[in-house]
Amino acid sequence: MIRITKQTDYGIVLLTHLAANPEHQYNAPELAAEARLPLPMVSKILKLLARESLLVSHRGVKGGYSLARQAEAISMAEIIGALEGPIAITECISVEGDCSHEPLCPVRSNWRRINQAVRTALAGITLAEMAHPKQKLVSLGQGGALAGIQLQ
Amino acid sequence: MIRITKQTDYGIVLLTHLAANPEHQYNAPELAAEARLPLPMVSKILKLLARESLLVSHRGVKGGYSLARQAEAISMAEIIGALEGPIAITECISVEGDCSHEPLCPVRSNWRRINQAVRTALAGITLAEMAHPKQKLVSLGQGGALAGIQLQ
DNA sequence: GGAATTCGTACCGATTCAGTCCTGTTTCAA
DNA sequence: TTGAAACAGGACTGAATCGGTACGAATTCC
Repeated sequence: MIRITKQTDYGIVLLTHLAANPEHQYNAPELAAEARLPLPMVSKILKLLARESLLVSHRGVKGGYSLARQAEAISMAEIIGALEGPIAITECISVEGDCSHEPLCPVRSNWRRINQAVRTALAGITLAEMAHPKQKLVSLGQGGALAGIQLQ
Repeated sequence: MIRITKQTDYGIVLLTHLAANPEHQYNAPELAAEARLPLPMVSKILKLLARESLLVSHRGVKGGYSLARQAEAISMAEIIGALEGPIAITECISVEGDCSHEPLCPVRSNWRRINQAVRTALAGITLAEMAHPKQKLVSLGQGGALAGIQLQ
């Protein structure tokens, strides 16, 4: 289904909340309540995001999480990559040289391009844009992230 | 991982073979041998594609499969849609109105656009282009399928 | 020192995926 | 007319992944 996992979905929602109040430092229970998501899940995702250095964590009694960078400097591609590994639509793109019919496979080079297109699209969308849907008008058209896609 | 299933991957390879010789009618064992894929799997996929009317099947001893339309008239979006259901990156896009935090969810409307972008990208690539990678030069840029992506 | 919080890891049930197999049904050709 | 070849439609299975939970350890602040 070309679908991201719920974990990633939740993660983006959580990051959106964090991006809305960059000064405030949220802890896991706060975020879980705000996003109406189960706490253990939220905790797990936040840990992952911290390890991938999209969030910075602060331990102790007044601890919590905050964005490691400005929301404008975090792309959707980074987030998805952090939460579920490198973006690769087909297996033969992520697993290099493991495909027995690679020499005769005319499909592969095109997949690579399509994959690149999707990746570029996601890299061109920042967390800030996801957080403020009504506010910004961002065109990815002419000259933008998705403009240059072509097959060979 | 934003990944298509192997079934879909195989299906595209099979369709590519069929597109390379549109006159020839292949049967399942032939295709399995050519693509070096297990026969039961190939058979299963071909059945699916026939039911979704991307292929036409001919029963009997001289039976087999051939494309239901010209390769130029079959898009990647159709193929993927046939083999693994509608293209929906997030669950809240495919399952309508099932999201408890929908009113407060600023993420959703943007997902919808990103999803639409991916879908449009895949709709703009035909099977013929996948089959002949060296031959065609197709730009999806300015005015093409991916040009108009924007966040509100 | 104690309480609150994150960190790491292990675990479990349910679902999906990849692949196989079997029992028809249809068609062609000898 | 009969048998072989091929598609049609399921049912089935083992493995992997996903979604979610739990618990002990480390850290920091009061």
